[in-house]
Amino acid sequence: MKRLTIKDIAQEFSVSISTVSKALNDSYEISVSTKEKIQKYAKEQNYKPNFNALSLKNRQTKTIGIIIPNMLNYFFAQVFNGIEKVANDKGYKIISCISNESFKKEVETMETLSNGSIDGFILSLAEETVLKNDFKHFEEILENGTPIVMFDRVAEPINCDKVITDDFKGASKTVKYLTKSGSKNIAFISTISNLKVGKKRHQGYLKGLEKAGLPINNNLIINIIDEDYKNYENILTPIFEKNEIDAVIATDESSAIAAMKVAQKKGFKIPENFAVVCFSNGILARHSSPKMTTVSQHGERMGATAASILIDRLENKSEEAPKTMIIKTDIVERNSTKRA
Amino acid sequence: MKRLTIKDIAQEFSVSISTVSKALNDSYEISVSTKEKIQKYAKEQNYKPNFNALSLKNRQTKTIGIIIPNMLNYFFAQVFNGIEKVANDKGYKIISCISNESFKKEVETMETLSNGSIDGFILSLAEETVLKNDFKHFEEILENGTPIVMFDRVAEPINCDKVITDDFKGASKTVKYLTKSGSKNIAFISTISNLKVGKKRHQGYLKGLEKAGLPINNNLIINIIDEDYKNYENILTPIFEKNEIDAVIATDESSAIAAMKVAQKKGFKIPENFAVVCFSNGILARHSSPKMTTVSQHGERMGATAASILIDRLENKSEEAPKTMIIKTDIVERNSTKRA
DNA sequence: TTGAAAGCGGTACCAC
DNA sequence: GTGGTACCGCTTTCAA
Repeated sequence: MKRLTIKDIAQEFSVSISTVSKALNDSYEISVSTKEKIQKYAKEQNYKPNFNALSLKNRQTKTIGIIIPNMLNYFFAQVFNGIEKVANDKGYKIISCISNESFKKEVETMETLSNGSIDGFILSLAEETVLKNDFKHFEEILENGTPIVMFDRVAEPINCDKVITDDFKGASKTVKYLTKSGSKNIAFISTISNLKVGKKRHQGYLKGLEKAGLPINNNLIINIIDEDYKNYENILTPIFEKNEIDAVIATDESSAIAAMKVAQKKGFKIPENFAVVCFSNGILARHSSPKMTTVSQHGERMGATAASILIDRLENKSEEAPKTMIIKTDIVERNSTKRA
Repeated sequence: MKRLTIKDIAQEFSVSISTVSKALNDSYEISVSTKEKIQKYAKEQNYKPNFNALSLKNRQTKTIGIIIPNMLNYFFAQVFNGIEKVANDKGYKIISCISNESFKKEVETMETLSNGSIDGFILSLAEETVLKNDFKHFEEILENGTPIVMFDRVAEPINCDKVITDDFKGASKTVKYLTKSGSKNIAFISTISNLKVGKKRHQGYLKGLEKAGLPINNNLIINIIDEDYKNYENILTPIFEKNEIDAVIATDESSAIAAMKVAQKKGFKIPENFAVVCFSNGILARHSSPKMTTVSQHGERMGATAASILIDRLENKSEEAPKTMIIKTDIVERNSTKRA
């Protein structure tokens, strides 16, 4: 029942605990015979050094705290996966919390975790935090000497490592991609206009139009605040009635699917005379009909990158300046767009 | 930089560390004035007791180890969410690992975590573990005094708490539901015939037919081994050609969507003359066209239940016999079936 | 009302 | 080659 300790082993062989400790760590100071018998016994009895004792002694826990806004979001699940893989490879454990887009939960989590539970944080801002623009908690943690790596939704003014997607470029190159196959009236649907990420995509869209020499039509820029995707179709229908639209770029999968349905109801054929592309992580896009062309965000890669950066910083205590890694997006062609 | 300790505070006020400790814990032994000044100072300086020291002392970490086969599976993400909520409410942290369906990873994770990192486990078996039928690692952990709660994919012979869905009943009542609205030739598509869960659903399906007085047609029982859902349509097409089918029950969303597509290509109208129901957690089902009727598994509820059971066991060290909780499924009617 | 000291489970320095 | 001991940060018993 009670776990075996170094002390128990010492007793077993009538040696001191320091001998046991050294034997288990294969120290040159200890005779081969002693080492062998002690190691053998430890193995048999399934001895494991106590984690908390080690962490206390070493002042490091080999664990990373992760704060994710919403685990039901496939993108974040992918990032989580990426982090987990790298962390696991490098012998780190993961303590995870879901902020549920709540500022309060995010702050509290960081509070409770920064008591020696973890060596560093990887996180993406809760939506509330973005809106409040209140980043004091990050500063405090950093001052405390605990490194933070932010991904996707990052706090620009905070001086820490960051991993982001090239949303701007992703959007502008999508416009280019669409124009190549003949689209002229490209609408932009955003459900995240309040997030930086959403703004970047919006700007990229505008830039793309400019480059393509297409006019900007504000009626085709559709910001949906309502989070309830059940309403997307109702919101889009009148807009599609009143305007001439032959393509859509959406910031997320749900609104893109809604757009497809509305277009189809209006009699458009996808991709023949109507194209749809969305920023996405794949899950819904791969199952819609037709399957959607997406601007893929490489969630796993982002996670893996974030973990590498954090662990690097943790292990080479070197005081390198914080860096921002940009993970590029790729257009994954499926059946909601014509091949050029 | 270095974190404030009780010792520092003691120095600050020229008192002993025990005085500080007691003051912070609001002990009656300490004078009100001392307590006040110490508590005030601690708050100002943002003092937090060291987690590892506490865990070492108390022999408990207030953290739960979670092992999830695959985080990209929406169901598991939901369960995770449920666990997280309850754990958070009760002041527990979560260390999570993804077994990635690998036996080895599952075993290793349990090894590394059972060194005092966590107080108990919540897990769902990796597919490999199910196939190998090798549960020694669970037994060892339990013998060690670390409680385990298994959910969804559980190891029956292991004597621990479990939370499962009523898959058998879920399947049989789905058959009933379909027959009510006129279906006669109900196919059963399984992509998880190797898992207990899949077998239960299969049996439930058979039972449902029996109860409804429908014959069993082995051609309509379709076990798909290939995990690549891109092939589902190809696999199903010939079967749909050769057999008379007017309804499908699928064990998962992807194969159900494939079935819908194949049926639609064959000219069926869903739900008018073809019905589809799948076991699901909702994400794809809510976005397919038509939206799918599902047998919902209540992932969050399962997670919450598992967490409650574990924490209960952790806190009332009472040696109650392990129990198995069955979370019932519900049929969520959408547009892939006719209302009765 | 306060403080000394042991102990939680290890590691590591120093003596022998 | 082996053992003693201090220490990591905190709680708790016992003594003052």
